[in-house]
Amino acid sequence: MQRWVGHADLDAFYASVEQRDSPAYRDLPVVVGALPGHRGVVAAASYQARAFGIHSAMPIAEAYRRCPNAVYLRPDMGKYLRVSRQIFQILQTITPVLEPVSVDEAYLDLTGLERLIGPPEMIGSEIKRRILQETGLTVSVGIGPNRLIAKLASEHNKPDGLTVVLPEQVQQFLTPMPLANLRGLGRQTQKIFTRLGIRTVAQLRAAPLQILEQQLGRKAAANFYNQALGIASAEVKPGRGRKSISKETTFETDIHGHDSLRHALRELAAGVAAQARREQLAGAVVTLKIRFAGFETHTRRHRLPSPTHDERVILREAWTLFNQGNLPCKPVRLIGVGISDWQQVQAEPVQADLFDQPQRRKSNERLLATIDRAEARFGKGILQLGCAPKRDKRKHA
DNA sequence: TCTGGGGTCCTTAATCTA
DNA sequence: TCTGTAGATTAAGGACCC
Repeated sequence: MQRWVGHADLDAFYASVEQRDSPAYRDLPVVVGALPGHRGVVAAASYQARAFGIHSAMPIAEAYRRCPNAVYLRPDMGKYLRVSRQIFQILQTITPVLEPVSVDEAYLDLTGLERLIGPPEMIGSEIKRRILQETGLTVSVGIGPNRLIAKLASEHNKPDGLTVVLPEQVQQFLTPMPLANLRGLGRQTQKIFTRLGIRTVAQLRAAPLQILEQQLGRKAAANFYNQALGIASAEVKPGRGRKSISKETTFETDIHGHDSLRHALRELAAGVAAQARREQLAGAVVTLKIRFAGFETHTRRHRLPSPTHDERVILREAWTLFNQGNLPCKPVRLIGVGISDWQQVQAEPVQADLFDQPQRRKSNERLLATIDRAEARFGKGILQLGCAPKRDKRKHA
């Protein structure tokens, strides 16, 4: 049976929702993101704003220079999430095999739907009709034999597009494409390809794989080479859970004082913890992210003895990482904190004083790991701290 | 010149463990 | 019992995506 993968991508999602909800904005350039005069970038630009050359990730000051008369709005994530859920519910009625990629994008396994709905064009039209009718928003849909082709097809004709690429059309569809259309090919990789004199998909196909491997590494080379040939997975994975939760904030002006940093970190840790508790997740790794004046960015992480969603633990670890992370002494532009590495088993609470001495943290952790291993092998209560002979450390357990 | 926030995945180097 | 080492794990940073 021919496999069909669909990719549905809402057009200028945040901006379109705002235009839908405020008829006065409908024909105006709308920019959702930071407000002019503040630090930040464009999160979404309506097609009227794109006519001025404004696009997402552009610094807001640049967007303002290009179009001072645009409507500038802060994002309302709560609203976009509600609309997003509604759209995914509609898509669920078309196929249960649905993989959300972000709030405004999803892959759909359309294999076998031809008998129920009709040829791929008809399935795509049905998706577009339902979403427009029930939410008032337009979506671009791409359909092809795998994920890569579906994604490129949805980008092919935007906004409000529908593109179907049959298996026998894949090569013809890819050949004229600029290299930058390939997935995961950003500025840095583009530089490498330019150096090699490769500018189009057709040139990439003809390039010796060995040279690509030398320049990009084996994995990346194989990835781009396969993409150029249209080879990609057709698997749509519905149950992809998140792997981390993080919150970060950029200060309006770079800050110096430890008090303000700790205050910001406390709020961020509380946000991360609340989110984790809502999702019933506990992470064993705490990551601190810090960006200094000049955009110099560092991360520091630490594995906890047991997973947590407690803001006090997250804050304490993040603060320890900040103070002991051997970081430069410069004004801070951004600070962020996150947790990751979910673990099912919740360890028993450990006596607080054992961990409250940062200088002893490492040896304490080793000790606890040893205890865990010993208890796993011989049962709980096998150990009594302080009773082991001193001769050989490894025999303590 | 200006570059958010929330993510994922990959590479590399250091460290740990069998 | 000691030691060298291969493989696994961890940490940090980079690149990329929406």
